[in-house]
Amino acid sequence: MAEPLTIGQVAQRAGVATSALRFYEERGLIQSERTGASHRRYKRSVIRRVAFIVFAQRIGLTLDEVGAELAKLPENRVPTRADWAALSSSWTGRIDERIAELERLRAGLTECIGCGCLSLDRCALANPDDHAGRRGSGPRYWVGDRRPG
Amino acid sequence: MAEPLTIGQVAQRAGVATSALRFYEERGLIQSERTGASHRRYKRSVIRRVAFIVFAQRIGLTLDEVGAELAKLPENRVPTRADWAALSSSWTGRIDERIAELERLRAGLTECIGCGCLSLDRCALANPDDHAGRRGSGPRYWVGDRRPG
DNA sequence: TTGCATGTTCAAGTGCACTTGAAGTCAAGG
DNA sequence: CCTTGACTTCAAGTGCACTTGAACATGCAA
Repeated sequence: MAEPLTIGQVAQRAGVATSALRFYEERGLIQSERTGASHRRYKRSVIRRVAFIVFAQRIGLTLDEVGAELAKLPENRVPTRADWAALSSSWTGRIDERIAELERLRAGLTECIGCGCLSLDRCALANPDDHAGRRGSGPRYWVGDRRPG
Repeated sequence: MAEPLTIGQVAQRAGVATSALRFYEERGLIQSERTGASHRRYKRSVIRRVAFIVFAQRIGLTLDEVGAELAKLPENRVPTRADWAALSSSWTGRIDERIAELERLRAGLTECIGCGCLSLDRCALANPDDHAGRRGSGPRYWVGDRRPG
């Protein structure tokens, strides 16, 4: 079977820093074996996994959420195309939500900021059930957190 | 003219915490007058400003960027509807970009993760000129930061 | 007068996703 | 033998957007 990859090789191929890979491993998102000199060696399939992590973040998942998704993959074999497709299908909904939110923002932008409708509570743009737009910044969780009721 | 508002009132109407309002003031995003007891008093127009801040963040601007936008408003009068509209018109493009990115992600999700195309550098989904999807988390700036060239 | 809500300042803490720095190991090349 | 480069661990730092806590002042009602 194919040669395992060094951390540097994985970093380059996946487009992330080596420090990020170590961090992902610490968080349990990826795995490695070790050489006699305790250098990490990665299976080729780890690149796919890292790609998944990067994509998921781009969509707005936290690393915890990514971990939960990755946990759904089969343990004892390399995930197939179908396995990955099963995971990513659930994201489509998430992406759709975020797009819908952005479209609401765009539609209501001039009306809501430019007009007298300033109460975010009453404003339809600040809908509380949409968790998708969360930005990863501290205990504020997502802008407009507090419920209208 | 209308009574000025306390920090608590502004917080409730705008849907943000009082600590956030103090923070915004410190950052120069909003202003207040003080009573004899050095309590903050806000003009009503500040609510609109805070609403703008919240919206802008939801779209993906940092507070620095929001500040730059707010600086374009007239200094010596309460901004009109047209003033706000002028600001927000530039966002529409930004929202469009972000939506386009999400649509690319959605379209390429199964193909790119599920297939053998794992190099994010070569993958059209990881386009480097798109700054809109930035998430505010540390010196990573945005996922996929390093250029393909 | 007591007591509570609401306000003040300032420093420090929080959560996320990493990065950076220090100090060390190991293999190959000159 | 010495250097270079890639790797190792571990602790601490970074950037953003706030929040929290401590210690104090003020305003109003019972």
